[in-house]
Amino acid sequence: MLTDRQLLILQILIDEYIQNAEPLGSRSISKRQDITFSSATIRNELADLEDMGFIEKTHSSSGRIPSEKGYRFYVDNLLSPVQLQHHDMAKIQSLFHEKMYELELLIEHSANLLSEITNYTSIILGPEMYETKLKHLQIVPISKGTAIFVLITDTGHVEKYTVDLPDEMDAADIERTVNILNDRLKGVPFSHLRLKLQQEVQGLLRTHTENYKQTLDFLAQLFQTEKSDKVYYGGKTNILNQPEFQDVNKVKDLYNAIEKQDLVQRLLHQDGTSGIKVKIGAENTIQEMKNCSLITASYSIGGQHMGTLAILGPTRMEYPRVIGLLDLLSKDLTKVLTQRYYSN
Amino acid sequence: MLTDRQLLILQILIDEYIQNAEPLGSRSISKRQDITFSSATIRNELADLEDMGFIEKTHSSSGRIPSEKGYRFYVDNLLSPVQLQHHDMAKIQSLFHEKMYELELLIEHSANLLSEITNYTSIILGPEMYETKLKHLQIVPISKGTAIFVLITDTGHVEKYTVDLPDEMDAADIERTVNILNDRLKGVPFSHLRLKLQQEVQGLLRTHTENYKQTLDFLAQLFQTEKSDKVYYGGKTNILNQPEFQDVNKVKDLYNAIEKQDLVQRLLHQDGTSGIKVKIGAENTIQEMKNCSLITASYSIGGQHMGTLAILGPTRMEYPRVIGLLDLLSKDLTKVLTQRYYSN
DNA sequence: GTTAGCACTCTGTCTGTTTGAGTGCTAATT
DNA sequence: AATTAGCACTCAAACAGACAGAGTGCTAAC
Repeated sequence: MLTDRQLLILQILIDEYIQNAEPLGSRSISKRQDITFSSATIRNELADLEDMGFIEKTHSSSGRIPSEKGYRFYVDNLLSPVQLQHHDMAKIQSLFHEKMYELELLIEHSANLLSEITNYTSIILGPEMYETKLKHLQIVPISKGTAIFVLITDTGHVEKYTVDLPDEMDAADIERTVNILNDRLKGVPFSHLRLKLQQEVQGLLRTHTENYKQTLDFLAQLFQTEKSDKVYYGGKTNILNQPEFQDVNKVKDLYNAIEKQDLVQRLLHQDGTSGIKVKIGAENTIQEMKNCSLITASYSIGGQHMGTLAILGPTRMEYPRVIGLLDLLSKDLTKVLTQRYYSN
Repeated sequence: MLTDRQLLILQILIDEYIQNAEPLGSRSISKRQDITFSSATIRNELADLEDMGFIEKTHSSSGRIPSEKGYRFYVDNLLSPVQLQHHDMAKIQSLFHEKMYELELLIEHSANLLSEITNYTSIILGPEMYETKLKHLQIVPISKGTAIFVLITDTGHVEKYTVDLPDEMDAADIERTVNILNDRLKGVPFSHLRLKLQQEVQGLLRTHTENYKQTLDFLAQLFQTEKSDKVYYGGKTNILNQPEFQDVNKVKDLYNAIEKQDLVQRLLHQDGTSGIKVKIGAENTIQEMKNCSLITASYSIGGQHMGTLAILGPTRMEYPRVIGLLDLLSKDLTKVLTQRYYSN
């Protein structure tokens, strides 16, 4: 479809525009060393590329900038994988070499690292509890009618719910219940908890507790709430460095959008579980992101999808670098997590 | 020091400037219905007020705006307490009437409410764990060499630490240790945990556990970390609505400053434990806040300081309204929390 | 097919002008 | 003695015109 020369010109134009955020004219292109033909020729080519919809003008006599279609083509066909800088590699290494106990902390640091290296905003979703296994469970009454229900997973995650405690349940009942639950549910993945509860625990409770009915109601309450995955952000203020976000109102709209966690959760969820996905401009379903691109990669533990890494930046984003980075980090993260939480 | 007329003029000037964010001239002031004298007279008074440092010009022939000294005087002497709007009162009421289990959630909602009512940014510090009492404690090994240490307080707060687990400690040791700790430390305020540990628990451990020395080392580890109070934010993007923050760079500096949690913690901590404090412009120790005012109020449980509510806005802030609101909310919060966590 | 040349377009900047809101000062008025 | 009217003056903001510069598209020559 496109001639080699058109490909070259398109590549140069997008590369340069990503660097400088300024429309590029035929003359500037012709001045480059890797260009042997004149600006007039380039003008003709640019006109053709514009006809095909890959580039556009900001006004009738301006230079050209890439269109969304242009970026799409660039990402799909022109991407030259770029080697990460040494010091960035080093940062990633040191992230994993620190003795980082908490999974949450590791994720949080990853978010910060991503934004630091890219100078864009990072968003990380997860880790999902769905396939993690219950390690221990506790019910602690803290006042009349109220108790804290604590679940601890094999990934070291602690999940907490405040729940109603029926008047009829006394300390002995609670203890018995907790013991039965721990006995029967330890090692069970979160996704199977409810099933297991029905199959095995109900019967035991009937025979061992005083107030069978209340206890059962109580338990139903415990396991009904579905906590949504946590969202971690890094470098939110990096958005303000971009020339396309010098207008405070645009910033405000975008901030308000990305702070709606449920929206972001859905957005990062929908891209499935493998590979790197790039959403350019209007490809994003969220209105306020129409001037942004979102690049996502997923990480997992032992083949089980755990969450999503994402970078949010202007459509004029350094795609090669970001894609390379996300690819590397998601794989490293998967490796480290699998090693840590899957082997034993 | 100031004549009644000067007081009146200063009050009008600041009130109007807070409303409109525009320099006020003698003619606009003279046009008001509560003003009986001419613009020339006002000009003279304005000149005097300027000489005294309460107001200033933006350029040689502009109207006047309040200086920081002017705001200070206004806050200290001219503040007419303002009645909150009915619908705002209603919002506060409904905040407390919801069946809000989690203390953290209540605080989070309070932050959102504050920013919603004021249209400024809210910051809430706390609640402090210092005087809350231990309700239950658990050690859960999750992999070789690592365990989760969970503390539950009487306010329903769950605190989690990931800790090294000595090889020598086996399940029986852990269970004995946990039982001893729960037995001896239940009901003890966090501030006394370490002392109590030394006084009572050490001896018991020596007689009841296999690997006394390792266990002790382990425990020392558990109780050494001091978690700092959590910081809750509400309405961060409200800053972008203010005309004084239309410049993206100013916004960036401010955002970067308020996202440094340790800084903010110190800032909100230092204002002591009672009453409402107003910091205007350069009175804030943080450079980036020199165009902002910070109003703080503290909340407590049963007389024990728990945390701080704060509103951050431009120096041109609606002081009367914000002060009234903070006063009300901090008292209500104190009342509700005391009732919920102190009575039993 | 490529390129030189040229007329044309649009933005951004600079300059000068005007308008309006404000001031300070002085002299007249109450 | 305090107040006010009047006036010269100042500055910012808005506007208009001129101009330079970077770009385009098109035509004709190479």
